[in-house]
Amino acid sequence: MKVPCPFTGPRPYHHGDLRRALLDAATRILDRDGQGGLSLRAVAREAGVSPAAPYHHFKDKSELMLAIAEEGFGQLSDYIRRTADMTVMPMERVAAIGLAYVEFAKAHPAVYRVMYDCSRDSDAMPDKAHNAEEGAYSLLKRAMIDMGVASPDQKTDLELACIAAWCAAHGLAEMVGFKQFDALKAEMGGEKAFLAGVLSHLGMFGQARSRA
Amino acid sequence: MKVPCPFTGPRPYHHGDLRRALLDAATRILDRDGQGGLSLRAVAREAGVSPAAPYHHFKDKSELMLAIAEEGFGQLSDYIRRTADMTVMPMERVAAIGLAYVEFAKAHPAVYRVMYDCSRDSDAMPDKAHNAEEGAYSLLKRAMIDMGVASPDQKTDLELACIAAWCAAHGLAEMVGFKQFDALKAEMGGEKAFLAGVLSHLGMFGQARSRA
DNA sequence: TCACGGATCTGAACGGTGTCAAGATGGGGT
DNA sequence: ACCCCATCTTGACACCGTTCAGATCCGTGA
Repeated sequence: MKVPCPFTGPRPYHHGDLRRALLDAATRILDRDGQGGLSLRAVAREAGVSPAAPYHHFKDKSELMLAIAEEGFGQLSDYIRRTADMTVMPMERVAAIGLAYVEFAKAHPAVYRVMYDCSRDSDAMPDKAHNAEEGAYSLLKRAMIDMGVASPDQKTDLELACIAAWCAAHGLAEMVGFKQFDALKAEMGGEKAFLAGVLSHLGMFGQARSRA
Repeated sequence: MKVPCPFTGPRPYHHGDLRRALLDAATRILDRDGQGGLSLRAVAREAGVSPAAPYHHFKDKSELMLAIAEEGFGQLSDYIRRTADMTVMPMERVAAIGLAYVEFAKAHPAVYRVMYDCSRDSDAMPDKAHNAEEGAYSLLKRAMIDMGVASPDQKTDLELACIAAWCAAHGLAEMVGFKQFDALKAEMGGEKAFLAGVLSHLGMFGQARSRA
């Protein structure tokens, strides 16, 4: 006798909660085999279910990826929030947010890639995912206001500054793993120092030098 | 009787120059159908040959993509060089390079994506592609030195500044097409103004405001 | 001049993928 | 208790990357 799922959402039928199991299997595959290994059939295999089973929970492969992205943005948002809460000085907080963003992407590279690929054509992005994305973004925005980079009345300029920061963080997150930088990292005595160095050249993140 | 290919490279046999034709077909497909439509079979179809024909010119699909990336970096390098030559003031030149980078990515989004995907694991990058990439990068580096962002003796700091600029440009290039920004773009009266605005918040590109 | 060797292309095949239609299954509301 | 329908399976189709045996055609050396 199975425990009836305590949520009122889609009830657990034969499997228990296949949707959940599929998402877990997918992230497991992403972390283990990278983005190349993520096939719908592989996810079904990993969850111990037939190749057609996922179609009762996701319209598409792309919808599965959307759900993964949604969860990813949620985790990113949480991680950034926790990091931001630990620092009180506004400038340090902005720098910490940038660092946390890059750290998250480095910790879950394949998931981050899926997140970005989905953001790309955000027409298909469901509200929940968009809100999670917006959550992380608004944390940055508040920190930027506190930092005094732009007054809240100059809405346009503030927005531009936040977008610039987001772009810089995204670019760094995707490129920090490049092997071309290995020599420089070694010379600087580690990736942390390298990261702080690059961030220090990116305007709004200038304070990242501290606490290497 | 066919005109014998005037180059001394791989001689034109049955087809003329299938390698060239395949690369052209591939870029045509990328520009038309995006990255999703790029299959080896589709490339062969577009070039009017059998699905197995490409294997006599590329070991792999990944090797085809590597060749595309190589050409892409070459074009990017050329475009940046032409742009850089048109401006004499160092600060304006750096800003112009950043703008040119983003414009190139926006003009050939799918090709740019392939370029990036290949750079990702640069172990497989052949020297030619790596040199082309290096070419564009060294143009930026020279402009940064002229701009006085870091003296050439402080090699490490100069390198960090260039990497920061490269990351920022990459991030902006990949995100500039996001639909989330459409409203802001409209409000600012066009994408050019939007781009200049974002760049102006990214330290080294600060001069991009001019010549909107 | 002409056969030969090897580079080039074709056709068919294998395993893998996304996706769909039809049938089996089993739990929850009546 | 029954039936309905959400859920899952089986099997199929088209497409993909890749390989291999064979056909084709070019430059070359006898």
